[in-house]
Amino acid sequence: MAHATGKKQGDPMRAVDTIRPLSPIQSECPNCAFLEWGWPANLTAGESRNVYDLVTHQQPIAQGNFLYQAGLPLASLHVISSGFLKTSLGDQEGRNQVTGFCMTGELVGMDAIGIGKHISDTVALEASRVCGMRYADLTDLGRRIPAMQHHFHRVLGAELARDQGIMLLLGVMNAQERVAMFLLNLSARFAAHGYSASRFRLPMTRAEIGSYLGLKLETVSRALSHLHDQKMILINGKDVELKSVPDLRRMIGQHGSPNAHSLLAVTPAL
Amino acid sequence: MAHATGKKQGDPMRAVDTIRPLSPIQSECPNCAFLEWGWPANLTAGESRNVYDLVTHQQPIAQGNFLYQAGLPLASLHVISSGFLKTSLGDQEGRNQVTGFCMTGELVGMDAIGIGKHISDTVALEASRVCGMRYADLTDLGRRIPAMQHHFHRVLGAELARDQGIMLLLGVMNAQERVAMFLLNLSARFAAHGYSASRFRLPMTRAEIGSYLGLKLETVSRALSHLHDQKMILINGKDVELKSVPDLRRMIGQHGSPNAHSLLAVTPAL
DNA sequence: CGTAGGTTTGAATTGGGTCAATACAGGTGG
DNA sequence: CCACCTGTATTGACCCAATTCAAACCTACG
Repeated sequence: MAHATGKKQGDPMRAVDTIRPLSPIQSECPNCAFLEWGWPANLTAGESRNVYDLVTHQQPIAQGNFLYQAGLPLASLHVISSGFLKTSLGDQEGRNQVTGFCMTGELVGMDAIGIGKHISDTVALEASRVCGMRYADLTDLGRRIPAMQHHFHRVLGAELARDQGIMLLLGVMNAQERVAMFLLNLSARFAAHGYSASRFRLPMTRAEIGSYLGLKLETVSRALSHLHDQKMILINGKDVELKSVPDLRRMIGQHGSPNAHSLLAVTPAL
Repeated sequence: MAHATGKKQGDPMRAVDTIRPLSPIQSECPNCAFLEWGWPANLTAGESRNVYDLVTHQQPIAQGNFLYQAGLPLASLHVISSGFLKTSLGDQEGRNQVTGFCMTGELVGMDAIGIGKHISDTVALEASRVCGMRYADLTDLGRRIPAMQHHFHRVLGAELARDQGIMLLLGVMNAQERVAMFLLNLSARFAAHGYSASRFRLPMTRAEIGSYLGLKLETVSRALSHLHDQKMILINGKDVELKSVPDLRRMIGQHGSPNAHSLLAVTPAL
């Protein structure tokens, strides 16, 4: 009853598995989803060079290990080059609320920008790798390249919009709608990074989904089973297949709200 | 059943009551809560001058009128110099979800930073006045004065933290805890702007509070009555007096979560 | 003074929570 | 290789907090 999310999360003190400085050539970050991150298109060659140089290190994170924890000072933002993480608030007596999931190609660490310290924990749900760039370098570069600054603000703003969408979800939707929304959101984000939009794996537990959606794990399980019975999805453990995206969307549209779709549009590819 | 928040909100097309350009001297914005907004302290005289010059216009907004509506392009951010506004999402077939309340001295309009268009509506709950500054000017100034840029990022980050706090509230708290949290949050913000922390007026309806907290108006009313019965508050219509802040805090601490207090700490004075 | 919107309060209903039992998958060690 | 064990998932039965429906009461304002 004590631990909500269970799972031995490695040694909390050993947040970083290995830090590997990059050679100049490596800083191009080949095969890294960082390249997919939507940088401003109209950069000069020299400016692009600067952007690549932002990445100071790569870092693998074993399943269950922290990328960072609440309270740590903001040093770097990270782009996930592979893997799947979750961010959560709380956790100081066994309680915690999941506030987001981050997949390959997405940016994490922005929770610290307000006060300069992280307010949430970020843990790898599976073996992952991230590319780190110093926050200070990012703002410096923004000052030199207005397009970069603008882009960075857009990313922050998109995160704001995402949170508002979740507030909407938590405020007005019932259990089934929340779960449907969750699946559609994941689907859009997987698609945005080149994976299948209709078949994917849920790397997190039902309890984590529930925490994120403001539901209990049993309710999540029931909602998934119900969607399965209605032929909208196929669910088998952590493997999902969306059978009818239109039906799922319709379900949200009804009670959800007119702009529920905006939650889906918002930062699918952040 | 159609309109959730009711109230005739003026003519939607007539969002702006009057736009009054500022004379140089007026741009100092005397008596304006804008001055209270937490600018970086270590600015030179010239830099301060630039900050004041950011404000391009003042603008009164009659009760029920819009400051801006969803879909409008981002032009300016506004500091509320007096009054009380609410922001809400949705509203396109009569539905809407309140996402925040803004009081004197706070900054509004950041919802548009992501995509360059406002995603929410902002309406005056009482006759208000705002000071506007162009978003472009703000970012330009940030480029010239690093401390300004840093400050602006902090403000954005604080907004992110605020939203996460609300996600927590909507995800894990029961009705009484939500209402208690709401009152404590308002109290902290009123205090931060020089008003009484223990006695204030709620300028919004029960329905709007409910929408914000993910509850029905009757539930809000009952929760307030219950807090009244428990001698934690005095409530009489829209007038509240907090009788025991410690008790209110304790109530949140129990089931809420260890870092629930962080929601109270977060951007009380934003 | 009358009306409309807002608030409070009561009674009935229900969606999701809680408790509990069972099933299942993956890893460990004999 | 199999038995075991632990964490996870599913499903059922019951319960409760919040919603829904409804009525009465305020209070602000034309």
